[in-house]
Amino acid sequence: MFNPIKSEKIYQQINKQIQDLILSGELKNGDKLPGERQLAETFNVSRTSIRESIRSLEIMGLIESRPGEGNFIKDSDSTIMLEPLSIMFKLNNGTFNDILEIRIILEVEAAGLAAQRISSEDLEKLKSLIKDLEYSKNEEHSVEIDKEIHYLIAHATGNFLIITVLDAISSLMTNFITDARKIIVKNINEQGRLLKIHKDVVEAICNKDVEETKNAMQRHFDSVTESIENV
Amino acid sequence: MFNPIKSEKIYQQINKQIQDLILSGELKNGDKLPGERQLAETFNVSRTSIRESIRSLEIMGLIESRPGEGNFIKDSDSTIMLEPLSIMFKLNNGTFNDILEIRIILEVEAAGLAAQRISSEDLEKLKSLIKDLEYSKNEEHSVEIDKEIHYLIAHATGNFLIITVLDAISSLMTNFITDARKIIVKNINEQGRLLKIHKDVVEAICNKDVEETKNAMQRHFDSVTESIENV
DNA sequence: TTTAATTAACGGTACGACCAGCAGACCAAT
DNA sequence: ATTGGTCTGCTGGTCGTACCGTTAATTAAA
Repeated sequence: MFNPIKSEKIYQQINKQIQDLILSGELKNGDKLPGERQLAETFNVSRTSIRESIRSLEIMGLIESRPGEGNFIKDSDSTIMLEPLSIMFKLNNGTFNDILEIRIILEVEAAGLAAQRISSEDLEKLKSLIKDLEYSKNEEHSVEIDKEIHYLIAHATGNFLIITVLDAISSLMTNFITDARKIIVKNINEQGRLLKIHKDVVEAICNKDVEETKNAMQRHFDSVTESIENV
Repeated sequence: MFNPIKSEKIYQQINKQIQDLILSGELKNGDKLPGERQLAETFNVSRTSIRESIRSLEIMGLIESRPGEGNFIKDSDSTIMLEPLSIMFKLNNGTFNDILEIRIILEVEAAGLAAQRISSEDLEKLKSLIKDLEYSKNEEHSVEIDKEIHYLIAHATGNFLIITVLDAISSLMTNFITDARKIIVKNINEQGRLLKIHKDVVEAICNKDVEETKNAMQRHFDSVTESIENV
Protein backbone atom coordinates (compact mmCIF):
# COMPACT_ATOMS: atom_id res chain seq x y z
CA MET A 1 0.00 0.00 0.00
CA PHE A 2 2.56 2.53 1.15
CA ASN A 3 6.11 2.62 -0.06
CA PRO A 4 8.92 3.26 2.39
CA ILE A 5 10.67 6.58 2.11
CA LYS A 6 14.12 6.21 0.78
CA SER A 7 16.69 8.77 1.74
CA GLU A 8 19.58 8.55 -0.59
CA LYS A 9 22.81 9.70 0.90
CA ILE A 10 24.41 12.72 -0.65
CA TYR A 11 27.50 10.87 -1.74
CA GLN A 12 25.34 8.41 -3.63
CA GLN A 13 23.51 11.15 -5.48
CA ILE A 14 26.80 12.73 -6.47
CA ASN A 15 28.14 9.33 -7.48
CA LYS A 16 25.27 8.89 -9.89
CA GLN A 17 25.80 12.24 -11.50
CA ILE A 18 29.50 11.71 -11.99
CA GLN A 19 29.00 8.14 -13.19
CA ASP A 20 26.49 9.36 -15.73
CA LEU A 21 28.97 11.90 -17.00
CA ILE A 22 31.53 9.17 -17.41
CA LEU A 23 29.14 6.72 -19.05
CA SER A 24 27.79 9.34 -21.40
CA GLY A 25 31.32 10.12 -22.45
CA GLU A 26 31.32 13.71 -21.26
CA LEU A 27 34.12 12.81 -18.92
CA LYS A 28 36.77 10.83 -20.69
CA ASN A 29 39.81 8.97 -19.56
CA GLY A 30 42.44 11.27 -18.14
CA ASP A 31 40.11 14.20 -17.69
CA LYS A 32 40.56 16.19 -14.54
CA LEU A 33 37.64 16.82 -12.27
CA PRO A 34 37.10 20.25 -10.77
CA GLY A 35 38.75 20.72 -7.39
CA GLU A 36 36.99 19.33 -4.37
CA ARG A 37 36.31 22.79 -3.01
CA GLN A 38 34.76 23.92 -6.24
CA LEU A 39 32.70 20.75 -6.57
CA ALA A 40 31.42 21.31 -3.05
CA GLU A 41 30.31 24.78 -4.06
CA THR A 42 28.79 23.59 -7.34
CA PHE A 43 26.75 20.82 -5.75
CA ASN A 44 26.07 23.04 -2.77
CA VAL A 45 27.26 20.44 -0.28
CA SER A 46 30.17 20.17 2.08
CA ARG A 47 33.58 19.02 1.01
CA THR A 48 33.11 16.00 3.27
CA SER A 49 30.36 14.63 1.06
CA ILE A 50 32.36 15.31 -2.06
CA ARG A 51 35.28 13.44 -0.61
CA GLU A 52 33.17 10.43 0.39
CA SER A 53 31.83 10.32 -3.13
CA ILE A 54 35.26 10.51 -4.68
CA ARG A 55 36.52 7.90 -2.28
CA SER A 56 33.85 5.44 -3.39
CA LEU A 57 34.43 6.22 -7.05
CA GLU A 58 38.09 5.54 -6.43
CA ILE A 59 37.26 2.15 -4.95
CA MET A 60 35.10 1.40 -7.97
CA GLY A 61 38.12 2.08 -10.13
CA LEU A 62 36.58 5.00 -11.96
CA ILE A 63 38.71 7.75 -10.46
CA GLU A 64 42.26 8.22 -9.39
CA SER A 65 43.25 10.71 -6.71
CA ARG A 66 46.61 12.32 -7.11
CA PRO A 67 47.53 14.48 -4.12
CA GLY A 68 48.69 17.91 -5.14
CA GLU A 69 47.24 17.49 -8.60
CA GLY A 70 43.61 16.54 -8.53
CA ASN A 71 41.12 13.81 -9.21
CA PHE A 72 41.24 12.19 -12.59
CA ILE A 73 39.05 9.88 -14.60
CA LYS A 74 40.74 6.54 -14.72
CA ASP A 75 40.82 4.12 -17.59
CA SER A 76 38.86 1.32 -16.03
CA ASP A 77 40.24 -2.02 -17.02
CA SER A 78 39.28 -5.40 -15.69
CA THR A 79 41.02 -4.53 -12.44
CA ILE A 80 37.67 -3.43 -11.04
CA MET A 81 36.57 -7.02 -10.96
CA LEU A 82 39.66 -8.30 -9.24
CA GLU A 83 39.08 -6.95 -5.76
CA PRO A 84 35.49 -8.11 -5.37
CA LEU A 85 36.48 -11.48 -6.76
CA SER A 86 39.41 -11.62 -4.39
CA ILE A 87 37.22 -10.87 -1.40
CA MET A 88 34.73 -13.54 -2.34
CA PHE A 89 37.55 -15.95 -2.87
CA LYS A 90 39.05 -15.39 0.54
CA LEU A 91 35.73 -15.28 2.36
CA ASN A 92 34.78 -18.66 0.95
CA ASN A 93 38.15 -20.27 1.51
CA GLY A 94 38.53 -20.82 -2.19
CA THR A 95 40.96 -23.37 -3.51
CA PHE A 96 43.33 -23.18 -6.40
CA ASN A 97 41.25 -25.80 -8.11
CA ASP A 98 38.21 -23.55 -8.04
CA ILE A 99 40.11 -20.91 -9.96
CA LEU A 100 41.55 -23.34 -12.42
CA GLU A 101 38.20 -24.92 -13.07
CA ILE A 102 36.35 -21.80 -14.09
CA ARG A 103 39.34 -20.60 -16.02
CA ILE A 104 39.47 -23.75 -18.06
CA ILE A 105 35.79 -23.53 -18.80
CA LEU A 106 35.98 -19.97 -20.00
CA GLU A 107 39.24 -20.24 -21.83
CA VAL A 108 38.38 -23.38 -23.76
CA GLU A 109 35.10 -21.92 -24.94
CA ALA A 110 36.72 -18.57 -25.59
CA ALA A 111 39.25 -20.27 -27.82
CA GLY A 112 36.39 -21.84 -29.73
CA LEU A 113 34.77 -18.47 -30.27
CA ALA A 114 38.10 -16.95 -31.19
CA ALA A 115 38.53 -19.51 -33.93
CA GLN A 116 35.29 -18.29 -35.45
CA ARG A 117 35.81 -14.59 -35.05
CA ILE A 118 39.45 -13.69 -34.92
CA SER A 119 40.55 -10.91 -37.22
CA SER A 120 43.39 -11.49 -39.63
CA GLU A 121 45.23 -8.77 -37.78
CA ASP A 122 45.00 -10.54 -34.43
CA LEU A 123 45.85 -13.79 -36.11
CA GLU A 124 49.12 -12.35 -37.35
CA LYS A 125 49.94 -11.11 -33.87
CA LEU A 126 49.21 -14.56 -32.54
CA LYS A 127 51.54 -16.19 -35.03
CA SER A 128 54.32 -13.79 -34.23
CA LEU A 129 53.85 -14.40 -30.52
CA ILE A 130 54.27 -18.10 -31.11
CA LYS A 131 57.52 -17.42 -32.88
CA ASP A 132 58.66 -15.23 -30.01
CA LEU A 133 57.83 -18.01 -27.63
CA GLU A 134 59.75 -20.46 -29.71
CA TYR A 135 62.94 -18.48 -29.57
CA SER A 136 62.56 -17.23 -26.02
CA LYS A 137 65.30 -18.45 -23.76
CA ASN A 138 64.28 -16.38 -20.80
CA GLU A 139 61.85 -18.16 -18.50
CA GLU A 140 60.28 -14.94 -17.29
CA HIS A 141 59.89 -13.68 -20.82
CA SER A 142 58.18 -16.89 -21.84
CA VAL A 143 55.62 -16.52 -19.08
CA GLU A 144 54.94 -13.00 -20.29
CA ILE A 145 54.39 -14.15 -23.85
CA ASP A 146 52.16 -16.95 -22.61
CA LYS A 147 49.96 -14.40 -20.86
CA GLU A 148 49.77 -12.30 -23.99
CA ILE A 149 48.71 -15.26 -26.07
CA HIS A 150 45.91 -16.11 -23.72
CA TYR A 151 44.81 -12.52 -23.50
CA LEU A 152 44.83 -12.15 -27.26
CA ILE A 153 42.67 -15.23 -27.66
CA ALA A 154 40.18 -13.92 -25.13
CA HIS A 155 40.23 -10.59 -26.91
CA ALA A 156 39.51 -12.26 -30.23
CA THR A 157 36.12 -13.40 -28.93
CA GLY A 158 34.97 -9.81 -29.20
CA ASN A 159 32.95 -10.37 -26.06
CA PHE A 160 34.42 -8.04 -23.48
CA LEU A 161 32.44 -9.69 -20.68
CA ILE A 162 34.45 -12.82 -21.36
CA ILE A 163 37.59 -10.72 -21.62
CA THR A 164 36.91 -8.95 -18.34
CA VAL A 165 35.96 -11.98 -16.31
CA LEU A 166 38.73 -14.11 -17.71
CA ASP A 167 41.26 -11.40 -17.08
CA ALA A 168 40.16 -11.01 -13.50
CA ILE A 169 40.31 -14.73 -12.90
CA SER A 170 43.76 -14.96 -14.44
CA SER A 171 44.94 -12.18 -12.15
CA LEU A 172 43.39 -13.95 -9.20
CA MET A 173 45.29 -17.05 -10.15
CA THR A 174 48.55 -15.14 -10.45
CA ASN A 175 47.99 -13.57 -7.05
CA PHE A 176 47.21 -16.91 -5.52
CA ILE A 177 50.35 -18.47 -6.91
CA THR A 178 52.43 -15.57 -5.67
CA ASP A 179 50.82 -15.55 -2.25
CA ALA A 180 51.10 -19.25 -1.74
CA ARG A 181 54.67 -19.31 -3.00
CA LYS A 182 53.61 -22.21 -5.14
CA ILE A 183 55.89 -21.93 -8.05
CA ILE A 184 54.88 -24.10 -10.90
CA VAL A 185 58.08 -25.67 -11.97
CA LYS A 186 58.37 -26.18 -15.65
CA ASN A 187 61.18 -28.39 -16.73
CA ILE A 188 62.57 -28.32 -20.20
CA ASN A 189 60.41 -31.14 -21.43
CA GLU A 190 57.29 -29.45 -20.27
CA GLN A 191 58.44 -26.23 -21.84
CA GLY A 192 58.65 -28.05 -25.11
CA ARG A 193 55.30 -29.66 -24.64
CA LEU A 194 53.66 -26.36 -23.78
CA LEU A 195 55.09 -24.76 -26.86
CA LYS A 196 53.78 -27.55 -29.01
CA ILE A 197 50.31 -27.29 -27.55
CA HIS A 198 50.28 -23.56 -27.98
CA LYS A 199 51.21 -24.07 -31.58
CA ASP A 200 48.39 -26.57 -31.91
CA VAL A 201 45.91 -24.06 -30.57
CA VAL A 202 47.02 -21.32 -32.90
CA GLU A 203 47.12 -23.64 -35.85
CA ALA A 204 43.58 -24.80 -35.14
CA ILE A 205 42.49 -21.20 -34.92
CA CYS A 206 44.13 -20.54 -38.28
CA ASN A 207 42.09 -23.35 -39.74
CA LYS A 208 38.94 -21.96 -38.16
CA ASP A 209 38.50 -25.40 -36.69
CA VAL A 210 36.40 -24.73 -33.61
CA GLU A 211 36.36 -28.23 -32.18
CA GLU A 212 40.05 -28.82 -32.66
CA THR A 213 40.80 -25.43 -31.10
CA LYS A 214 38.81 -26.31 -28.02
CA ASN A 215 40.45 -29.70 -27.82
CA ALA A 216 43.91 -28.21 -28.11
CA MET A 217 43.17 -25.68 -25.41
CA GLN A 218 41.79 -28.42 -23.24
CA ARG A 219 44.99 -30.38 -23.73
CA HIS A 220 46.93 -27.33 -22.73
CA PHE A 221 45.13 -27.16 -19.42
CA ASP A 222 45.35 -30.88 -18.90
CA SER A 223 49.06 -30.40 -19.17
CA VAL A 224 48.96 -27.53 -16.69
CA THR A 225 46.85 -29.51 -14.27
CA GLU A 226 49.23 -32.39 -14.50
CA SER A 227 52.31 -30.29 -13.84
CA ILE A 228 50.63 -28.76 -10.80
CA GLU A 229 49.70 -32.09 -9.34
CA ASN A 230 53.27 -33.16 -9.71
CA VAL A 231 54.61 -30.30 -7.60
CA MET B 1 68.42 0.89 -8.20
CA PHE B 2 66.16 3.20 -6.20
CA ASN B 3 62.64 2.39 -5.18
CA PRO B 4 59.92 5.02 -5.28
CA ILE B 5 58.49 6.14 -1.96
CA LYS B 6 55.02 4.89 -1.32
CA SER B 7 52.68 6.72 0.97
CA GLU B 8 49.65 4.68 1.89
CA LYS B 9 46.61 6.70 2.75
CA ILE B 10 45.16 6.31 6.20
CA TYR B 11 41.85 4.96 5.00
CA GLN B 12 43.67 2.21 3.14
CA GLN B 13 45.60 1.17 6.21
CA ILE B 14 42.41 1.03 8.23
CA ASN B 15 40.70 -0.88 5.43
CA LYS B 16 43.35 -3.53 5.58
CA GLN B 17 43.03 -3.98 9.30
CA ILE B 18 39.26 -4.26 9.20
CA GLN B 19 39.34 -6.55 6.17
CA ASP B 20 41.79 -8.79 7.94
CA LEU B 21 39.47 -8.99 10.94
CA ILE B 22 36.63 -10.00 8.64
CA LEU B 23 38.68 -12.51 6.67
CA SER B 24 40.13 -14.06 9.81
CA GLY B 25 36.63 -14.50 11.13
CA GLU B 26 37.04 -12.26 14.17
CA LEU B 27 34.32 -10.09 12.76
CA LYS B 28 31.39 -12.15 11.62
CA ASN B 29 28.26 -11.38 9.70
CA GLY B 30 25.97 -9.07 11.61
CA ASP B 31 28.59 -7.96 14.09
CA LYS B 32 28.51 -4.33 15.03
CA LEU B 33 31.62 -2.23 14.70
CA PRO B 34 32.56 0.21 17.42
CA GLY B 35 31.19 3.70 16.89
CA GLU B 36 33.01 5.96 14.50
CA ARG B 37 34.08 8.27 17.29
CA GLN B 38 35.52 5.43 19.28
CA LEU B 39 37.27 3.97 16.25
CA ALA B 40 38.82 7.34 15.58
CA GLU B 41 40.19 7.37 19.10
CA THR B 42 41.37 3.76 18.92
CA PHE B 43 43.25 4.24 15.65
CA ASN B 44 44.32 7.70 16.76
CA VAL B 45 43.01 9.32 13.60
CA SER B 46 40.24 11.71 12.77
CA ARG B 47 36.68 10.65 12.26
CA THR B 48 36.98 11.79 8.65
CA SER B 49 39.50 9.08 7.90
CA ILE B 50 37.40 6.48 9.65
CA ARG B 51 34.41 7.53 7.60
CA GLU B 52 36.29 7.36 4.31
CA SER B 53 37.40 3.87 5.22
CA ILE B 54 33.90 2.78 6.14
CA ARG B 55 32.54 4.34 2.99
CA SER B 56 34.89 2.30 0.83
CA LEU B 57 34.12 -0.87 2.76
CA GLU B 58 30.47 -0.14 2.19
CA ILE B 59 31.07 0.13 -1.56
CA MET B 60 32.90 -3.17 -1.45
CA GLY B 61 29.84 -4.70 0.11
CA LEU B 62 31.53 -5.66 3.34
CA ILE B 63 29.79 -3.20 5.61
CA GLU B 64 26.36 -1.73 6.01
CA SER B 65 25.78 1.65 7.62
CA ARG B 66 22.57 2.07 9.55
CA PRO B 67 22.02 5.64 10.74
CA GLY B 68 21.16 5.82 14.40
CA GLU B 69 22.38 2.29 14.96
CA GLY B 70 25.90 1.72 13.74
CA ASN B 71 28.05 0.04 11.14
CA PHE B 72 27.56 -3.67 10.68
CA ILE B 73 29.40 -6.45 8.96
CA LYS B 74 27.38 -7.44 5.94
CA ASP B 75 26.89 -10.89 4.57
CA SER B 76 28.65 -10.47 1.27
CA ASP B 77 26.85 -12.28 -1.47
CA SER B 78 27.58 -12.18 -5.16
CA THR B 79 26.13 -8.67 -5.26
CA ILE B 80 29.65 -7.31 -4.91
CA MET B 81 30.40 -8.44 -8.40
CA LEU B 82 27.33 -6.92 -9.95
CA GLU B 83 28.29 -3.27 -9.81
CA PRO B 84 31.79 -3.62 -11.27
CA LEU B 85 30.39 -5.87 -13.96
CA SER B 86 27.64 -3.38 -14.64
CA ILE B 87 30.10 -0.55 -15.03
CA MET B 88 32.25 -2.50 -17.43
CA PHE B 89 29.18 -3.49 -19.35
CA LYS B 90 28.00 0.07 -19.80
CA LEU B 91 31.43 1.50 -20.49
CA ASN B 92 31.95 -0.98 -23.31
CA ASN B 93 28.49 -0.62 -24.79
CA GLY B 94 27.78 -4.26 -24.13
CA THR B 95 25.05 -6.06 -25.97
CA PHE B 96 22.52 -8.52 -24.71
CA ASN B 97 24.22 -11.14 -26.78
CA ASP B 98 27.46 -10.66 -24.88
CA ILE B 99 25.71 -11.47 -21.64
CA LEU B 100 23.87 -14.43 -23.06
CA GLU B 101 27.01 -15.86 -24.58
CA ILE B 102 29.08 -16.01 -21.42
CA ARG B 103 26.10 -17.18 -19.47
CA ILE B 104 25.52 -20.08 -21.79
CA ILE B 105 29.17 -21.07 -21.59
CA LEU B 106 29.21 -21.06 -17.83
CA GLU B 107 25.83 -22.56 -17.29
CA VAL B 108 26.27 -25.45 -19.71
CA GLU B 109 29.58 -26.42 -18.16
CA ALA B 110 28.23 -25.84 -14.68
CA ALA B 111 25.43 -28.24 -15.40
CA GLY B 112 27.99 -30.81 -16.46
CA LEU B 113 29.87 -30.40 -13.20
CA ALA B 114 26.65 -30.49 -11.26
CA ALA B 115 25.81 -33.85 -12.78
CA GLN B 116 29.03 -35.21 -11.36
CA ARG B 117 28.88 -33.63 -7.94
CA ILE B 118 25.33 -32.89 -6.91
CA SER B 119 24.37 -34.09 -3.46
CA SER B 120 21.34 -36.28 -3.05
CA GLU B 121 19.87 -33.53 -0.95
CA ASP B 122 20.16 -30.93 -3.70
CA LEU B 123 18.91 -33.46 -6.18
CA GLU B 124 15.71 -33.88 -4.20
CA LYS B 125 15.24 -30.13 -4.09
CA LEU B 126 15.74 -30.02 -7.83
CA LYS B 127 13.10 -32.65 -8.42
CA SER B 128 10.61 -30.89 -6.21
CA LEU B 129 11.27 -27.62 -8.01
CA ILE B 130 10.46 -29.29 -11.30
CA LYS B 131 7.18 -30.46 -9.87
CA ASP B 132 6.44 -26.96 -8.64
CA LEU B 133 7.17 -25.64 -12.09
CA GLU B 134 4.90 -28.21 -13.62
CA TYR B 135 1.93 -27.15 -11.56
CA SER B 136 2.65 -23.45 -11.54
CA LYS B 137 -0.03 -21.44 -13.24
CA ASN B 138 1.38 -18.08 -12.29
CA GLU B 139 3.78 -16.68 -14.87
CA GLU B 140 5.72 -14.68 -12.31
CA HIS B 141 5.98 -17.64 -10.04
CA SER B 142 7.32 -19.77 -12.85
CA VAL B 143 10.07 -17.30 -13.54
CA GLU B 144 10.98 -17.39 -9.87
CA ILE B 145 11.21 -21.17 -9.86
CA ASP B 146 13.23 -21.08 -13.05
CA LYS B 147 15.76 -18.85 -11.36
CA GLU B 148 15.95 -21.16 -8.37
CA ILE B 149 16.60 -24.15 -10.57
CA HIS B 150 19.45 -22.44 -12.33
CA TYR B 151 20.89 -21.22 -9.08
CA LEU B 152 20.67 -24.66 -7.54
CA ILE B 153 22.50 -26.20 -10.46
CA ALA B 154 25.25 -23.63 -10.19
CA HIS B 155 25.39 -24.28 -6.47
CA ALA B 156 25.74 -27.99 -7.03
CA THR B 157 29.08 -27.44 -8.76
CA GLY B 158 30.53 -26.69 -5.36
CA ASN B 159 32.70 -24.06 -7.02
CA PHE B 160 31.63 -20.76 -5.53
CA LEU B 161 33.62 -18.81 -8.14
CA ILE B 162 31.29 -20.26 -10.73
CA ILE B 163 28.35 -19.54 -8.46
CA THR B 164 29.42 -15.97 -7.87
CA VAL B 165 30.22 -15.08 -11.45
CA LEU B 166 27.17 -16.80 -12.83
CA ASP B 167 24.95 -15.14 -10.29
CA ALA B 168 26.32 -11.73 -11.14
CA ILE B 169 25.86 -12.31 -14.84
CA SER B 170 22.32 -13.52 -14.34
CA SER B 171 21.55 -10.38 -12.37
CA LEU B 172 23.12 -8.29 -15.07
CA MET B 173 20.88 -9.98 -17.59
CA THR B 174 17.80 -9.37 -15.50
CA ASN B 175 18.74 -5.72 -15.10
CA PHE B 176 19.30 -5.38 -18.80
CA ILE B 177 15.96 -6.88 -19.64
CA THR B 178 14.24 -4.61 -17.16
CA ASP B 179 16.08 -1.53 -18.35
CA ALA B 180 15.51 -2.19 -21.99
CA ARG B 181 11.88 -3.07 -21.44
CA LYS B 182 12.53 -6.10 -23.54
CA ILE B 183 10.12 -8.56 -22.15
CA ILE B 184 10.72 -12.02 -23.36
CA VAL B 185 7.33 -13.24 -24.33
CA LYS B 186 6.74 -16.83 -23.58
CA ASN B 187 3.68 -18.27 -25.17
CA ILE B 188 2.04 -21.40 -23.91
CA ASN B 189 3.84 -23.65 -26.31
CA GLU B 190 7.19 -22.30 -25.27
CA GLN B 191 6.23 -22.66 -21.67
CA GLY B 192 5.62 -26.31 -22.32
CA ARG B 193 8.84 -26.71 -24.22
CA LEU B 194 10.82 -24.99 -21.50
CA LEU B 195 9.34 -27.28 -18.90
CA LYS B 196 10.25 -30.31 -20.93
CA ILE B 197 13.81 -29.15 -21.38
CA HIS B 198 14.16 -28.39 -17.71
CA LYS B 199 12.95 -31.87 -17.01
CA ASP B 200 15.50 -33.23 -19.44
CA VAL B 201 18.29 -31.41 -17.66
CA VAL B 202 17.28 -32.66 -14.26
CA GLU B 203 16.78 -36.16 -15.50
CA ALA B 204 20.22 -36.18 -17.06
CA ILE B 205 21.66 -34.93 -13.78
CA CYS B 206 19.85 -37.75 -12.00
CA ASN B 207 21.53 -40.21 -14.32
CA LYS B 208 24.89 -38.56 -13.72
CA ASP B 209 25.12 -38.29 -17.46
CA VAL B 210 27.46 -35.37 -17.95
CA GLU B 211 27.26 -35.12 -21.71
CA GLU B 212 23.51 -35.41 -21.88
CA THR B 213 23.20 -32.82 -19.12
CA LYS B 214 25.29 -30.36 -21.06
CA ASN B 215 23.37 -31.09 -24.24
CA ALA B 216 20.06 -30.59 -22.51
CA MET B 217 21.21 -27.30 -21.02
CA GLN B 218 22.47 -26.23 -24.42
CA ARG B 219 19.07 -27.03 -25.91
CA HIS B 220 17.50 -24.95 -23.20
CA PHE B 221 19.50 -21.92 -24.21
CA ASP B 222 18.99 -22.57 -27.88
CA SER B 223 15.33 -22.32 -27.09
CA VAL B 224 15.85 -19.11 -25.18
CA THR B 225 17.94 -17.63 -27.97
CA GLU B 226 15.29 -18.53 -30.47
CA SER B 227 12.47 -16.96 -28.49
CA ILE B 228 14.48 -13.79 -28.14
CA GLU B 229 15.23 -13.51 -31.81
CA ASN B 230 11.55 -13.86 -32.47
CA VAL B 231 10.66 -10.84 -30.37
C1' DT C 1 1.75 -2.98 33.57
C1' DT C 2 1.41 -0.29 29.86
C1' DT C 3 2.32 3.86 27.59
C1' DA C 4 4.45 8.11 26.60
C1' DA C 5 8.21 11.22 27.10
C1' DT C 6 13.16 11.67 27.72
C1' DT C 7 17.76 10.78 26.89
C1' DA C 8 21.97 8.96 24.97
C1' DA C 9 24.32 7.11 21.13
C1' DC C 10 24.89 6.71 16.30
C1' DG C 11 25.67 7.92 11.54
C1' DG C 12 25.19 12.05 8.10
C1' DT C 13 26.55 16.51 7.07
C1' DA C 14 28.80 20.90 7.48
C1' DC C 15 32.53 24.29 8.19
C1' DG C 16 37.09 25.91 9.03
C1' DA C 17 41.77 25.04 9.56
C1' DC C 18 46.36 23.25 8.64
C1' DC C 19 49.70 20.07 6.32
C1' DA C 20 52.29 17.99 2.50
C1' DG C 21 52.98 17.44 -2.26
C1' DC C 22 52.89 19.26 -6.96
C1' DA C 23 53.63 22.61 -10.66
C1' DG C 24 54.91 26.65 -12.71
C1' DA C 25 57.29 31.09 -12.50
C1' DC C 26 61.17 33.45 -11.41
C1' DC C 27 65.94 34.06 -10.13
C1' DA C 28 70.76 33.18 -9.32
C1' DA C 29 74.92 30.62 -10.02
C1' DT C 30 77.64 27.80 -12.77
C1' DA D 1 72.06 27.64 -21.59
C1' DT D 2 71.46 24.55 -18.14
C1' DT D 3 71.09 23.63 -13.36
C1' DG D 4 69.35 24.16 -8.88
C1' DG D 5 66.98 27.18 -5.40
C1' DT D 6 63.05 29.78 -4.00
C1' DC D 7 58.55 31.48 -3.90
C1' DT D 8 53.70 31.06 -4.65
C1' DG D 9 49.28 29.12 -5.40
C1' DC D 10 46.65 25.13 -6.01
C1' DT D 11 45.51 20.33 -4.86
C1' DG D 12 44.21 16.45 -2.08
C1' DG D 13 44.85 14.51 2.91
C1' DT D 14 43.82 15.03 7.55
C1' DC D 15 41.96 17.02 11.62
C1' DG D 16 38.53 18.89 15.17
C1' DT D 17 34.25 20.74 16.29
C1' DA D 18 29.60 21.37 15.81
C1' DC D 19 24.85 20.30 14.70
C1' DC D 20 21.07 17.44 12.60
C1' DG D 21 17.83 13.47 12.27
C1' DT D 22 17.14 8.77 13.44
C1' DT D 23 17.20 4.92 16.51
C1' DA D 24 17.09 2.33 20.67
C1' DA D 25 17.10 2.20 25.39
C1' DT D 26 15.63 4.35 29.53
C1' DT D 27 12.76 6.72 32.49
C1' DA D 28 8.56 8.87 33.99
C1' DA D 29 3.76 9.02 33.80
C1' DA D 30 -0.75 6.82 33.13
